[in-house]
Amino acid sequence: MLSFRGTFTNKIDAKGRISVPAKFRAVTAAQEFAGIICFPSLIDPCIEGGGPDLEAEIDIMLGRLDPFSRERNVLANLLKAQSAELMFDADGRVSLPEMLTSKAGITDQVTFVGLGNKFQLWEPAAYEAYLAEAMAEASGHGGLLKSPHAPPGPPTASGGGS
Amino acid sequence: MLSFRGTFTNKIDAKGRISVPAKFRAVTAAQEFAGIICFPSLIDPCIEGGGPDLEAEIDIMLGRLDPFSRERNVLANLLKAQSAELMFDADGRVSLPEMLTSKAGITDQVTFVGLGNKFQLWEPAAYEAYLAEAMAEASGHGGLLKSPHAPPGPPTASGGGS
DNA sequence: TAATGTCCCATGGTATCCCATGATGTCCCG
DNA sequence: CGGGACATCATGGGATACCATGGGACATTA
Repeated sequence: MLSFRGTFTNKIDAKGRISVPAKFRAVTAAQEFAGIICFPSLIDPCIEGGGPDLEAEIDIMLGRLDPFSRERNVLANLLKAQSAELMFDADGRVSLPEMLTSKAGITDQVTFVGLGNKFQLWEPAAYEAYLAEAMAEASGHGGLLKSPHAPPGPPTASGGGS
Repeated sequence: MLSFRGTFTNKIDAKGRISVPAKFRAVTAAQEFAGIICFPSLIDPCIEGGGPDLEAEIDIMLGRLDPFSRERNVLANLLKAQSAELMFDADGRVSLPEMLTSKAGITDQVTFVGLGNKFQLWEPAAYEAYLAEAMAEASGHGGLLKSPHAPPGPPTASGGGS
């Protein structure tokens, strides 16, 4: 399946418009949608987005939570209330709401980061810093990349988060 | 299955194009794909690449992680955001993004190194140095290659990372 | 009426496509 | 076994299409 891939940095013009990379437009177009869906990242200081397929994944995950639980309300506030459906203009551009750009520190440039089923929108300098951090961290997560062909081995004592 | 084999050094022309060795093109062609998928190596100063089969392995590994977890975002940033799907032109050439060549120190020549299910792209001189080192090291790792016909034994404590 | 947002068109830069050429390797025939 | 014809392949250059970006015109709204 077509997925978001690569990193592209584009400019926001005087009218607040920005070109969505053509490669990304092709992904949502394949999902029969001439736009993108954006919301604040749950964990990173950036915007996340995707197409209808991502939205469907989110709905499934939210649906697993109790309808009146606090957790569900909190997540829905971020993923639904703060989200925006941004349709492409004739030239493949969108206007990012100030509500989203402010959380990511975005002013006049945006770095589109493809992550497969979704993508992220970063302020370029912030992303550069994040990427460097991610590369350093990768050695710690390397254990997560086990061969699909390897026999089940003892779980690595990576401990990890929580 | 057809696999990447051999070593080939080709030139990058003035437009940044480079011919993918015909033997390598045949491998991805057998996977019904007229291109290659490249990303920075996680461990070596080079670019790695392969066909859809390799991509599928990566997707499986990423798919095991929760969609909004930090681990997934970090790894996707390395394996997806920095990757590129490079389609062959009519003559079997691709254009390597500057993002990839810079990490590998590649300027005007590239050494394609077949590694079976994937391949690597090196700056020629860097590869020469790496090869000498690898050959010396390989004799020590020979013991890691267990017979496919041997009964499953306890994993050797060969002490990986850290 | 002024401000805002959308639509449409123009432009420069980049990447892609297409064709030409020379070299190398392979196959066939003598 | 040797030589020549052919096919394959890597490389170079010109033409074309695509894409990101800027600006003007029009509709909408307060």
